[in-house]
Amino acid sequence: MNFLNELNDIQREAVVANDGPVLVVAGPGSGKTRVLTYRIAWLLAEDKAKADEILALTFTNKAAREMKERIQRVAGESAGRLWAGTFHSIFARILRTEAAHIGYPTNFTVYDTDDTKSLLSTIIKEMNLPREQYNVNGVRARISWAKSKLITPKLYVEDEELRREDKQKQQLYIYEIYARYTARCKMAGAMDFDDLLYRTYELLQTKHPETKEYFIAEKYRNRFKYILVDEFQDTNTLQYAIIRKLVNPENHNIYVVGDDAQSIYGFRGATIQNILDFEQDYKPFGIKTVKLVQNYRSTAPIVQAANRVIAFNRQQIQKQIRSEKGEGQKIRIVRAMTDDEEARRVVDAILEQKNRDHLQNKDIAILYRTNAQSRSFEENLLRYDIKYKIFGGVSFYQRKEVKDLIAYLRVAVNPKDDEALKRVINYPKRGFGKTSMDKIEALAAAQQLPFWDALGLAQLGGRMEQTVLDFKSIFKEAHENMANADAAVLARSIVLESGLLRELKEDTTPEGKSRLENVNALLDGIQAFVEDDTLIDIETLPDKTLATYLQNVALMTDMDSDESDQDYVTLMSVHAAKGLEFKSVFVVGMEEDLFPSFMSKESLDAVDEERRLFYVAITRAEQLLTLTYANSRYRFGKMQYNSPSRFLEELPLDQVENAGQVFGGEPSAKKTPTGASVSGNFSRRTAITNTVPRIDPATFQPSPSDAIQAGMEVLHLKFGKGKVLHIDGGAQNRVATIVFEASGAEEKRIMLKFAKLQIL
DNA sequence: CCTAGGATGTTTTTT
DNA sequence: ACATCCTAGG
Repeated sequence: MNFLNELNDIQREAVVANDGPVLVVAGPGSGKTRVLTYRIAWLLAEDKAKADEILALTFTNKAAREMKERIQRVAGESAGRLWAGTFHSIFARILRTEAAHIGYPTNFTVYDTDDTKSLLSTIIKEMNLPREQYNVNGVRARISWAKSKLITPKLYVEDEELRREDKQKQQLYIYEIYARYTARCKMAGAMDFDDLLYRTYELLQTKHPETKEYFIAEKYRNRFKYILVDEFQDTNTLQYAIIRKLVNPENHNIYVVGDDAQSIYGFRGATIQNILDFEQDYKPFGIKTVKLVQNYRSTAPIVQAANRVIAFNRQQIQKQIRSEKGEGQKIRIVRAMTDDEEARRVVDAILEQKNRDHLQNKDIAILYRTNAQSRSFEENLLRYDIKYKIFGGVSFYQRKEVKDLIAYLRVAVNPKDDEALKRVINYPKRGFGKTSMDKIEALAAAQQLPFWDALGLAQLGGRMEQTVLDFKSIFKEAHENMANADAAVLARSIVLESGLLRELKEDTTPEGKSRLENVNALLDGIQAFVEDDTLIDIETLPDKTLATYLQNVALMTDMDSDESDQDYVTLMSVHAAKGLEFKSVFVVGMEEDLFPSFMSKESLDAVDEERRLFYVAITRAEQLLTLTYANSRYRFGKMQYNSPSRFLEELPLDQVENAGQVFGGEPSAKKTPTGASVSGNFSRRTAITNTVPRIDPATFQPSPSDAIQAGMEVLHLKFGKGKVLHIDGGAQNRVATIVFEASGAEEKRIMLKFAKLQIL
């Protein structure tokens, strides 16, 4: 195994650790991902497990994809069958298979945060509770927190302490809201993000009615010979509880990698306590702990600054990161008078770095605490014609028109999905006004029915009867062909029948055109989903139904777009930057009340978390680190004056280039911003690969897929010319392993059921 | 039943 | 500043 030579001694020790529980505490830039991927590659190479017996949990789809790609490179084709993905996506997949055991339909809907909030405010209204007292976000956070602590509605009511806390905050009836919310989700066949975790936990606790065994837990314990968890410091109590249930008690093959200093998801219930608990919980089973402290990413000033800053936190696992790279540029601090000037100075510095240090756009990142800060940078980068890409913020899938279409599709798949139904029932306008809706809502509430059912029963008066029928008929084709027709066909039928397309076409304003483009892009995306024949997972039945599409798309974020080889400056929140690295990093908005956030001021714990966030931010930099702040900035529509962040004062002065002095002199005259609003640069999401020859579809003649045999030379519409190495899988799900010339001898696994291949 | 205009709350971070 | 919610008036 020559790949072991690419590791240092400690990394190698971690990679080849014996069976049993392993904890890898890994500082930033210490090769954490490398250790994790090589561990998997090693398990495969040593034949300790087959790919589909390994479960690797990550926090983002992107991390999962990268991991798969890297393993593929080291270990070969089998990596495609790994169970690698986010907690949410892996569990959604398991839930889909097992839904019936906990009283959910296979095609359950995933409620996003907006759906959750909308349902909660409906409930709050129904209960006649004052809206100001029961603000939706607060209630949502509380319920989410309860779930992450494994507190069911039943336990919540019984817990007097919790009720006392709520009463103090004048929110005594949260327990009732929680109960109703849970019931309503279940009736709608819907799970929110937390449910994807909680219901999995529930599933693993389910006993067989006769044998009284935990048969589902057993099933997955037996399946997964090895479980690996990335970013373990960001797991919450619930996630850890699930992991513990999944770990096979015979071998305890649980391998977790994390860094307590980079725990930045406390607001989501993540707790460093998990790392400490892990050590305790698995001590009896011979836990092996490895600490990786050698930093291969950043120069000495950056590493020293990181060490110094994190030392201000009150508790942590002791470790000093050592720089491998040696001396480098000191850290630069830039002061600006306004937020706009801050942006201009950053852009100036970017131009300079591109010239002086020969950096490319993609070597550079601008990191901020809140997504709202991106705007001024966007405007200034635009002005200098520097390519950039904003991650996060309003994602493609959150745009109104996209959500509208998805809501239609959701109703098609699951008519009980009340939130989706409410969204589309009167868009485009078709006469469902307040009066009708009130009647339907009242009936639904009185008889505990989903909206869809109430819709047919409510007495709405003559004219509305037809309206209801017309509305329902939009989904007729979809409902009749749900099982056999593919997602793209159904989606197109719905777009036409619903009048959505007509509505969008009528709007000829630039924004309207962009909306239409986005809807078309989504349709293209569905088409691509249907046409994609590369094998993702053999374990789940590969199908092209709308239901499958929706479950994928519900967990998709904008972070996941993959255009890594294009040359753009990266703009993203610090949270989003975790795990990434750039030659030059600008951490902007270094001001009190912004970073650290004003929300964190109330508790020292929260400020510590902000500090860890800052630690994450600065350790993204390889060579150049610039920290900027503005004396004043627009926030909430008015000018705000902030003082420099306390974190700046915590830096080691000897590593700061311009310590003490105010950098930059006089603020320059305020230029008017371009004012040009950017209407979404959501390019069509198409092919996954970029460097492949386009085959002319006109001359392309796909052969019948059962004719494909090992050894054949074939042509693929997307990947070009390749050779079939071998074929496996059952008769129904034949999978060909093909090596394509264009993609650098990389092997791809193609599902022949969906494949478009031409025999040469 | 729909629209416009005003009031109101909201922004920390993500799956 | 922006989005959402509510109310009055068409």
